[in-house]
Amino acid sequence: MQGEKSTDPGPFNVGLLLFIPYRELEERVFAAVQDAGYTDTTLPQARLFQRISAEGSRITELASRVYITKQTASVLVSSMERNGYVRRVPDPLDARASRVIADERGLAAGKVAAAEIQRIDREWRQALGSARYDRLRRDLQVLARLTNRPQ
Amino acid sequence: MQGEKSTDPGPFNVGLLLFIPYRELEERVFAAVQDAGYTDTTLPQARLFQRISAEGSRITELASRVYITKQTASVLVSSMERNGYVRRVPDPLDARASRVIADERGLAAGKVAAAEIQRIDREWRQALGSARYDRLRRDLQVLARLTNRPQ
DNA sequence: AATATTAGTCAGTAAAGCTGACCTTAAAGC
DNA sequence: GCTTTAAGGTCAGCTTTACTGACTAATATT
Repeated sequence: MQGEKSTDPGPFNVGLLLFIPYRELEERVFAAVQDAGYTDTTLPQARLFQRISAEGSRITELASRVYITKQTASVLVSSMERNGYVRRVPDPLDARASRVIADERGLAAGKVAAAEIQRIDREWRQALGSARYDRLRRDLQVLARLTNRPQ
Repeated sequence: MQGEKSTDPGPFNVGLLLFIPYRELEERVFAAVQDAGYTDTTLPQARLFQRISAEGSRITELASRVYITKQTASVLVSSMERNGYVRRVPDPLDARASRVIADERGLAAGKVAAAEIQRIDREWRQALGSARYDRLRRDLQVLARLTNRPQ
């Protein structure tokens, strides 16, 4: 037996370690939104929706953030548009482009989601301890910035 | 102005903070596998594949881990089976069930994936520092255990 | 002015993912 | 034991997601 280099990595690779809590949170938040009556939504739509910025976002921008093609993003936006979650407005600076902005129904559903995320946040903060949880978030931000993708 | 409770949470919620590095890793690993010649694979298949244990796993078990229905899991397994990545073997203990096990081609592709994950691991460890990276992994494991899902 | 790039849609197709119905075997209740 | 309930899995049918390729219109570049 030799001295261990570091901590036991456990059975999971980093990808899985990130995936498990991520997917659990997503599932809970989506369930909360559905339970609140927003049943005409889907997970892929929600994934895109949460990346829309306050000033409105471009289709291409959203596609890149969610790791899908712009064509797929366009379809998702159209569905959400039909259901009153978002709107397309012409971009004042670029006549080719349009900006996707959250509409009333979208904002309302977003509040439900935010509330559930806050609940989970509290749970996780309690489980890890406040300092450790904050550190975790900071470290994840560092990793997020490592990707050379616009965020 | 009041004293801050803790660190600036940044623009992203925890879900997003987990998603961004997760999805980036997944993308890189998948690209590596494709580049190595395993072009008859898809991301959903790969997500399921990596959850197959050495002794073989049940369809239902895999479905639960990946957050999909058993029907969908069955379809993914059938595709991978056709392409030689996995096999179904009857479960000796339960005549209803079968166990999915990795086949030759699957094991080979798995090695390519593992190598790429190791590369990313090194990068991330370097970016955060060894101690901090290990701590991150430990904390993620704690969160993973919080979900009351079989893992 | 010509050319290349970017934003986005349209069309077509394959894969993923769901619900519901069903069969078979195992477990639980009596 | 026998009956009932639950669990593992597939089949069928359908919608959504997601891709590639082709195209239009507008902006940038040279």
